Amino acid sequence: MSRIPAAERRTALARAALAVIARDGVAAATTRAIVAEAGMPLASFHYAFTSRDELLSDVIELVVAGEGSATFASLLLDAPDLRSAVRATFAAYLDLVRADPAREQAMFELTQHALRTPPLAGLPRRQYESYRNLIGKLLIAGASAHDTAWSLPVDELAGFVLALTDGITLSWLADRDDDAAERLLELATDAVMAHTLNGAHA
Amino acid sequence: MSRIPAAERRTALARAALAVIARDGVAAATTRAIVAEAGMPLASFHYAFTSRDELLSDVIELVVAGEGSATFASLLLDAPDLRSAVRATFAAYLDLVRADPAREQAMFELTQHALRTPPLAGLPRRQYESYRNLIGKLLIAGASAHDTAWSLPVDELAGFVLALTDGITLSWLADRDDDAAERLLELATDAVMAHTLNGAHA
DNA sequence: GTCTATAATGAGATAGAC
DNA sequence: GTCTATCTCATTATAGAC
Repeated sequence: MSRIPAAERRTALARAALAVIARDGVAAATTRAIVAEAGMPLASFHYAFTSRDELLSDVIELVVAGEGSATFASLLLDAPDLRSAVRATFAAYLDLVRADPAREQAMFELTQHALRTPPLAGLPRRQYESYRNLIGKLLIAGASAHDTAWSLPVDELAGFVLALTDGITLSWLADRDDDAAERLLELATDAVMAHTLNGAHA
Repeated sequence: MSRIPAAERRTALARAALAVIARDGVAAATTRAIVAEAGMPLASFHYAFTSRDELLSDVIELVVAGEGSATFASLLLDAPDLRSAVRATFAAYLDLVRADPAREQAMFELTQHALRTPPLAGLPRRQYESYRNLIGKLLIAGASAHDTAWSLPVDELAGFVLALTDGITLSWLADRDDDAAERLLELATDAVMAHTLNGAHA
């Protein structure tokens, strides 16, 4: 580990922390667990960061920057119509949750830890803005790919889609009920499609 | 504190724990903080419970049993029509979140802590069932108060309302944007009202 | 600059006096 | 039955040898 610039150590540790958090949760992301994941000695931690919360701040930045945020775009283009595209995108997200529930739960835990920690309390706002931006781009791409437009501002609809996504995710995490999630996904699709310009059948 | 039956100690401690959790979060609910809140000596804790997780299980039971779950019913009856009733109920819930954000966040934290703790991992299912039951009752009361019916099973609609509620709550907790929450609330109302039997204008 | 060794704190749990 | 005093452990953070 000799001679690694401090900046690289910081990102390496932040990435390692995200891996630990995604696997075992925020509470399990102790400095020991993080340096073990990164293959570094314990003291390297405080060489790169002054505190654990400073590191968690970087972890949220990583999430905000879209580390691992997915490639749903193809779904929007392959679908025969906008409704199918919307449904397929919700379904793809749900599949992601089912494939790695701990990771999705970890995103909630990060937000909530930040909200409880005064120096980090401002970060969730940016985290959610980042989510909305991603969703907004998908909404615009989807509509234009199927010659439709949305009947309300995309930012507003993106916020609604984000709320639906969070709600469906929490529901599945608590219940692990695939059928119920499938029905929620259908209702969410209807709710979104109610806001196309050409009515609900575009 | 002399001569208090063990069962009463358990509920007193669980209530105290819920108070601490609602105020400061799950992570802050140490055995010391809990007994301080309850005005008991530390040893009383392990006299009543074998472990901290056993207590947290009781805390979730308390939440499931509807401790503090509110009295929205009047809103449904006072409103001039079903749409207003639905909107007013969402709005009342949002007011509750804004009045005590820490408490609402604590409910999420409890769920997530339980999901991460194998012996407690089954509790969130019951917690969410309890939420859906409450919402289902409100939906039935609302529809019958305004001579309408829902066009899909009430349980399914209740799950959808719960997802919307969770999503709006998380959104507001992250952003603290009252106007955005207001718009979400309006969209959520539309989405629910799309599932009345007599069309969307009942 | 880097890491071993350790300090300082606060946690959950318990032994044993009353 | 109840509670004081203590144990053991894991944590964050740091001092100081290389």
